[in-house]
Amino acid sequence: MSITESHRVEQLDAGLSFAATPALRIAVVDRDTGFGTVLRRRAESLGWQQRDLTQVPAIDALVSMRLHALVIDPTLLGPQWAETIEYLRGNLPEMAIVVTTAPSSVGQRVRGIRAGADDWITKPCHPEELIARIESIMRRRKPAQGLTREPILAGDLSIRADQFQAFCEGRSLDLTRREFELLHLLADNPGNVLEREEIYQRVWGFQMAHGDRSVDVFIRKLRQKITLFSPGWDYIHTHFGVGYRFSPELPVAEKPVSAKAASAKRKAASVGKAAA
Amino acid sequence: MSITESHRVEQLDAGLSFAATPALRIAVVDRDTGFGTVLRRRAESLGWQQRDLTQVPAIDALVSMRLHALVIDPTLLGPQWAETIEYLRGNLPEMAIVVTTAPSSVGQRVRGIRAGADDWITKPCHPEELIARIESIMRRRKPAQGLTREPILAGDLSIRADQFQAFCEGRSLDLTRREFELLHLLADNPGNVLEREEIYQRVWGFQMAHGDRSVDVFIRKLRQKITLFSPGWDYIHTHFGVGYRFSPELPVAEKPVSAKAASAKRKAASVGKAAA
DNA sequence: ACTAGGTGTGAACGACTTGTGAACAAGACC
DNA sequence: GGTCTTGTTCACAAGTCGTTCACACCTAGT
Repeated sequence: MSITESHRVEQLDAGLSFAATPALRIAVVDRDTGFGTVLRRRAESLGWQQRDLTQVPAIDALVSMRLHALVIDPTLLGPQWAETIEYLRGNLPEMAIVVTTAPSSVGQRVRGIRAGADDWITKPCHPEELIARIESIMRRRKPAQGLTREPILAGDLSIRADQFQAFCEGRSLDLTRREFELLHLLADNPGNVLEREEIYQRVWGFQMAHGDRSVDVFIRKLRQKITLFSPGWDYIHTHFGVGYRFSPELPVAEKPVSAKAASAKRKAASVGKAAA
Repeated sequence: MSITESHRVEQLDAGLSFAATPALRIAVVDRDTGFGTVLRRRAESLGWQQRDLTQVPAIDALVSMRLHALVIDPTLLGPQWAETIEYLRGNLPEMAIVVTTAPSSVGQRVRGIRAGADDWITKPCHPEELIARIESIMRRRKPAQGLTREPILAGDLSIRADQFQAFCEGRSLDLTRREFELLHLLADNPGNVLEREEIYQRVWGFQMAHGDRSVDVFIRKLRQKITLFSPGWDYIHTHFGVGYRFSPELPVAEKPVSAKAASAKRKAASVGKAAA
């Protein structure tokens, strides 16, 4: 029983730090601007940002909005509404999709939810309930979302999220935003192999299209810039058929041997470098 | 638009393998046994396990049920219903909580959802909608994979899903992706004999063609690489006419009874000779 | 034992993945 | 309107890996 007790305490603690929903960005797609207005009053008092739209934007535009939730009336989507929801869900798996409609049939609701909607609310609907339901969905979010805000030190590099930039011995690597986000993601999971799909998903924000080489190209740019400032280290390692792994290592000219030998060589190399 | 198209197709593919929600365990707490009965018919046809209860069990009992979702009517919880939900949510953060009630006020719904309910459905409610909503909640959970993400220790090996690689005393076995996935699948079901068909299905992702020997070939490659790093252990065992079984065993030099052991010995001897 | 079919093994081909440079498109800024 | 920066797409080269095939060997039932 004491175990259960300690359980509870921990859980509640975790719950509290979670419950304080941070400011969310939502968009309302509806013809009835009145509903958006009412909702906005409540949302903004919570510090949320709300955007009112009269149609669903293109995926790229949606991505750049970095929404947490989309509130949508499917009557605006035409007969292909379910496919549209499926499409949105596929490309923005992190974004909550809340459907609001006039009274609907069970079949419609099931179809919408199966297509990827997180909730289906019948209008008229109290804004407070809508907000509570969005919070409920957000609560389920995988916490893996955020990356460290702390500076990351790896090899000769320091990666600073607060600056959106990486430095080597105080000098900026002059990374672009995407380059930095890619490096930050990799460096935040040192030693782990990240698949291309996941990288794309987390840096670009949507599903990777088949044959897209963007990740490879940015890896090349990253390696180029990093090598320029910090040669003598291998930071990004390719895993054939899988993806990339970040892990600062001294390239062993001879052959991959035991970790002990590698570390010895590392010491030697760094000494040599210091001397030079 | 062609990009968007290929996008979509992939999504549907991914969606399919996703949509097949694995068997869930749910419990229904309600006075109206009729609702539970109707729901059970649908749930069991999906392979779900359902348990009908007339009151909320103690936390320990709930924990041991390992439920994915709890469907509950708050009128059974008395005046402290919201606190009870909060308590459940705190102690079982992974479990979905779905509230079903007769028509209720906005205030009640908001309170219930804020307390931790994942959804609030008004009765009467179609079982299909309830199921769809539970699936929607489950969709937000990450893993979705059938395999463990935790490192697996077996004999001298450690198999790490996060690295897509197996190690023996810290040294990488240098497995390719397929090799690793095969080993991972086997090692995740230690002691179980997996049929070729199933292996192919789960590693390659589609139906095995008649006469396909890929599984055999990869088993050989695996055994080769594993033996290289960890001789002295038998990890993968052949079951004639069936498939393979993973189970780290120390081959007993004594028992010459089994023909299998004999052939293994012969093999080892010939390898040794070749090396010498 | 004998045989039919299942399994182990090695090698070779071909398909796919990745690295790389450069052209192209889209915005930001002056 | 230009120019610069940034991100995307293309084409080609160089590797890597997966599949297939042939053949030897083993198993199980007759």
